Amino acid sequence: MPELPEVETVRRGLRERIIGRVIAAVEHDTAKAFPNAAADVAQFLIGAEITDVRRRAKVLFIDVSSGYSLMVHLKMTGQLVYVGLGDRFGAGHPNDSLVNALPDKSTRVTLSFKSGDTLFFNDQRKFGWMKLLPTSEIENEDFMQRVGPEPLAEAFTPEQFAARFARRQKTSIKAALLDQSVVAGVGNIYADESLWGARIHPARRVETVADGEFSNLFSELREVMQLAIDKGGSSNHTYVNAEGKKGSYMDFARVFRREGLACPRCGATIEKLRVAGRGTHICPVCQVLK
DNA sequence: CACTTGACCTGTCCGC
DNA sequence: TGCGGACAGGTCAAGT
Repeated sequence: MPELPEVETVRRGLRERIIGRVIAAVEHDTAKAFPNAAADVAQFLIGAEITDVRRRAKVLFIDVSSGYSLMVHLKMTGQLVYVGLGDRFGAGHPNDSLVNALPDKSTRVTLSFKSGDTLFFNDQRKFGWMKLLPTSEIENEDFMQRVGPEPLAEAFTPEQFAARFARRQKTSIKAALLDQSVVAGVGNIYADESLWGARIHPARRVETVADGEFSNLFSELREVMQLAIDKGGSSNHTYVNAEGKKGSYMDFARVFRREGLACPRCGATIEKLRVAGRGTHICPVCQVLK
């Protein structure tokens, strides 16, 4: 899925365009995409106005005026694409081909607004979901109880960051970094990128990682996440932001999906291996397995 | 409890 | 061009 920077990019784009819109209709394909009862959707969503779009880790919350919120997880291939009335068939619109094609066979939920504009939830692999819940109960969700700190939170210190890994001593540093209860929002791209930055081999056991290395990893993670947000996230063939556009972080990636190319720091050839069940990219010279 | 692996899905790419 | 298998930016439910 989109990781933290991609979800944040979607949040920012949506915020600009859907706050104040009134929901007129909701359609969905299967109960898995949107499990709420039709009666609840009608009562709490239809006729409600969007009041805010928030993010925690990789999850979005779309708050509405009825006191309910839509909780959305895009997982691997989910997209939220907003299409304004004026976007369709617009000559020279940068995303003509996508916006004019929606809905398509990957469209799972369609929110229609009174204004005539539409928000599509597309998801090729169908791992993603959205569900309606009272805004006041968001904090009681299991996910919210378990999820770790936001890596970009100002008050988050390197010492606190290192302490979050205490529970995961015997596993690899990459597996721990991907654990949402340790730190929020890290996925496969930014795990590889930040470990490269800190010169830590992803397969290193957590217990072998020194305090100074945790400190480096913390600052690298924050830097890479901030850069990715600034660049609008990373794009493979399925990720797009709320306007259907792609992000450019991959132009700045140092190791991710760069196997066979030169390490930008030492020139050695980047390798791809498997760690924590995920494709993993390293510089074999900068990142030594101790 | 911590840890690993398979499952959830569809599409694409790569080798035969 | 067809077919099989591996793989894809995530997380759970199961196993040990």
